[in-house]
Amino acid sequence: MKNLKDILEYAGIKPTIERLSILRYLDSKHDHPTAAMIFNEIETKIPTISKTTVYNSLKLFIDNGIVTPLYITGSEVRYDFATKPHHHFFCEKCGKIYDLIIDCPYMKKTKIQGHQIKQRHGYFRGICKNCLEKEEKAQS
Amino acid sequence: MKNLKDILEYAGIKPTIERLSILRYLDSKHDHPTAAMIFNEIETKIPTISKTTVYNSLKLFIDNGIVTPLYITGSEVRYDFATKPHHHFFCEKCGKIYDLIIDCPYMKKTKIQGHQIKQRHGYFRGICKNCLEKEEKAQS
DNA sequence: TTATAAATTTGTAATGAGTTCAAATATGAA
DNA sequence: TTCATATTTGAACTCATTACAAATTTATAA
Ligand SMILES: [Mn+2]
Ligand SMILES: [Mn+2]
Ligand SMILES: [Zn+2]
Ligand SMILES: [Zn+2]
Repeated sequence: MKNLKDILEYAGIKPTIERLSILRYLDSKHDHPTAAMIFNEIETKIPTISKTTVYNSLKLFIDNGIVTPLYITGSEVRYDFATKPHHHFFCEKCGKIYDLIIDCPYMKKTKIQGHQIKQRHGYFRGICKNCLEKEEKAQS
Repeated sequence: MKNLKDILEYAGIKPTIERLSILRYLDSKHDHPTAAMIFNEIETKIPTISKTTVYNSLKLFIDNGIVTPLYITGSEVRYDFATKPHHHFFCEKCGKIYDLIIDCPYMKKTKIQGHQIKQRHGYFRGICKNCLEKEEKAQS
């Protein structure tokens, strides 16, 4: 399962140009874009694309476990082309979301205190390395 | 620092009836209500309360570290009268958010890969114990 | 091919949580 | 009381997301 077309077909999703384009964007950038960011980017290549199609496609991907929605910022959903679960760091200053590869003992659990677990989310919030360095420079 | 009035005063927040009422609700129920749920509840006691006051107060509490906003459901913010950081379990079926007291090694960290951490969030998503039992009964 | 059905995309309108803002009200000091 | 300041209120607004029906594309069968 190398290429994106295969991933969609394997999930029973017809790989239309729109859907492929959205998935390709998620795969290439691997930032954690909003629906608006995705729409704006795709629009430059497929000028007729509809915002609704972006939302429809993302929902389809999510329902099939291909994409994970991140509810971190509180203002809009960020989308992650997830291979395996991982932690995130959200910078309150620049809004960037970083992947954190840390091995947390609770990321494998499938049951906790009788509750059946389907998804695990761990994230931190603060000021990212980049923004910290900028602050330092500004003070010197 | 036992009672709610003291908590507010200690934070430099004037303990008005509205603010105290909101905090009292968060403290008594300890579910993780939405702003709408809080508004509806307070309204029965203070019929003149405004939705804006609820949002204003919650923002004030958040800015002073008295309350933590939870971005978990994706549709609305849930509010937690946080004493110490802890994990959560969100039930996709009934919408309930449970506290999970598990000791995760990453909940104490203040810096990761150069990023300065201000908040730590860990939560799981799935079907809660209660809803699982209901399902079982329905099948027998 | 042609006809027809099903799937997909599109655009517009609606939804709803949260915010803005200025007027009204309450509080507190002089 | 008078005046300034803090708080509350309600209406209007924003904006991400959803609903929905029409238009278009794609698949299937005759
Ligand atoms: Mn990620
Ligand atoms: Mn909690
Ligand atoms: Zn940053
Ligand atoms: Zn449940």
